[in-house]
Amino acid sequence: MPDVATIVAERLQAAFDTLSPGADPVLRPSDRADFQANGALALAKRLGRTPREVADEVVAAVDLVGICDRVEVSGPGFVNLVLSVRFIEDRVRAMADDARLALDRVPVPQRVVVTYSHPNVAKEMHVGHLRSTVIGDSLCRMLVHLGHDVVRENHIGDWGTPFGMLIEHLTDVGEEKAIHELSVGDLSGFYQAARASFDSDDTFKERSRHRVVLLQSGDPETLRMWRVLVDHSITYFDEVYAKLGVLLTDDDIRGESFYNPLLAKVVEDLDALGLLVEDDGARCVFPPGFTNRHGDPLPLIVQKSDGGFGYAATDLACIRDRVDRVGATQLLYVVGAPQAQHLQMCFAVARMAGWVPEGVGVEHVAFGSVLGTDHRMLRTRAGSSVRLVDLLDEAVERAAAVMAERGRDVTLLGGELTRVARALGIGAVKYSDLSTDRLRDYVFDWERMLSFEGDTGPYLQYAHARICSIFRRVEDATDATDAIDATDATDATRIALAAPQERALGIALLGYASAIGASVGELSPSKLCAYLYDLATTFTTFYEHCPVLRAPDLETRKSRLRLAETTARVLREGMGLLGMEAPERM
RNA sequence: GCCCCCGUAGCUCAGCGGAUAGAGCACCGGCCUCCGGAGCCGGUUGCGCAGGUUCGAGUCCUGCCGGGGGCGCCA
Repeated sequence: MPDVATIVAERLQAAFDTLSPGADPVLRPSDRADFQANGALALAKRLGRTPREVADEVVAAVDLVGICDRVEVSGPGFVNLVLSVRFIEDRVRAMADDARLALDRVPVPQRVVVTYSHPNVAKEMHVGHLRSTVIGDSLCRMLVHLGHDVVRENHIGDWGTPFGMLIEHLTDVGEEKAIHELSVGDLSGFYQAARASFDSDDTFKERSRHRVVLLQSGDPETLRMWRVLVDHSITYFDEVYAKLGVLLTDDDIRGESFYNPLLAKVVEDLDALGLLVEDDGARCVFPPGFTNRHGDPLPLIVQKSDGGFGYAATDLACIRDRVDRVGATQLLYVVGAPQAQHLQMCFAVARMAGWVPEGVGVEHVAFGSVLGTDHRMLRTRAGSSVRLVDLLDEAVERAAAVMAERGRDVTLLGGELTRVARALGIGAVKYSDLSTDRLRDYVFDWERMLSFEGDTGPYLQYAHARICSIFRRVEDATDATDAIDATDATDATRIALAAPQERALGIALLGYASAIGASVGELSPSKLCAYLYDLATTFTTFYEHCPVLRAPDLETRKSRLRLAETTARVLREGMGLLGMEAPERM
């Protein structure tokens, strides 16, 4: 079912075509009508006529019978459009009747590979991994919901020179102790200890270097120990993912080691294509358009002078493999903004090599840093990076404290209280991350994100829970005057949008599809956040002015229950697409 | 030095080339015996600077200022 904006746009397009084929109607939401079409102004200039004249002709030509009540020219040549209430009612009704809330699947699904999270083996997950994980996960959920074929990829750092020292450290402390350290999640301790030995002990350093060679050459015992490190780290990652509530599973892991066997061929083929240049002993590709500090061409180093492969080689192998073997038609890299240049160079080289054909999209879904309230990179008091688990645990603790403040700890039973605190805390963290435009750095502020007031996760969850409470009242009604049949909410009545607040809510509901469309189109969950917040506040206004259970007559009550129910469904589904839970009580 | 991102109200953020630049928080004044105050009404303050393109610029272009990041063998 096409959404309202699309329908109106099509009709306007037809009208504009009669004046000048292909002219853009420039349809926009308006604060003085439901929509406004601004296209007449630009078109008038091209036709050498006055904007009002052109706008008048558009109004005369456009067919919006049954869709708009008023179509009129205003100001210098804007066409203001006011939807007919009956039309809104019908569309809302159709939405309410539809299991998918009138959200169409895409006609041509893409196979989208989404690369996100990518923690490093034997290293702590920290706030830096938060945004990638949360944003990537939400994008996956939305893409899946629209019917795309999504392949999640967790490109963990499980290969390379650090593993020499990590494995040697493993042999030093003994496997049993090492496994214990890794399993209690003291990854940073393990890594730092290895690092310390490496920096201070030349013998250890030499052993580490030798160990890297053994690892690269496939020595079975070395590989076995490597596997120990990787497996226990993955177990730890899974714990974090479980706390965070994301879709990633072990099946999604495609570590750097996975691409290792493909690296030689990457270099070989680049060479065969004549793209490889040897520079200072390193084998590089110089994609056009990239320069260094002296204005000289910037190399993408695929093979280092010591013969080892650079990470560019892995990234190229990955792109190639995803396209060739996985059949990706779109690749999304949810990676921090600082890596923009590196990724652009990889993409450019992959295109040069013909590994990314026309029609296959490769995109860097970049994001800014997480800042503390002091506007500096978020760090602990001691100055180290914040462990992700600590941050998540604190979120849940703080949410529980907020619940206690509100006295909910006496209303909800222990188990439910715990579940709600988790949903609230994690939801608050996710929402504060997702609701800011990706590219901006954003300020991490506990007070703000956990507030029930303003543009926060808890606000949305609370809005949803309160709507649910209306329906609990419906079911529990014992008072004869208050009693409403439970089927009232879902039986087939007309939706009536008589009050302005009802009409506004109807319009807001109908904006769901285009909000999802914008969010996916721009790969920005923040668009969906903004929509859901607007829907929640619009519902609040409606709820304030339009009694639901105490509506004046049965038809109105049914209609309003239907509106409430549909709002709750959109909120629930929308939060779900952001990776947030929507408890029915809190 | 070069490249990228960011600069909108006291604070956190929206603004897809179009009408008087919007929210939330905070602050001030009033209101509500309301289905769980996610309350309601009103008020105060803003596009870093300077040019340019355009009928029209917060939005596009150029330069500058300020903040962050990146710039060949770490990933």
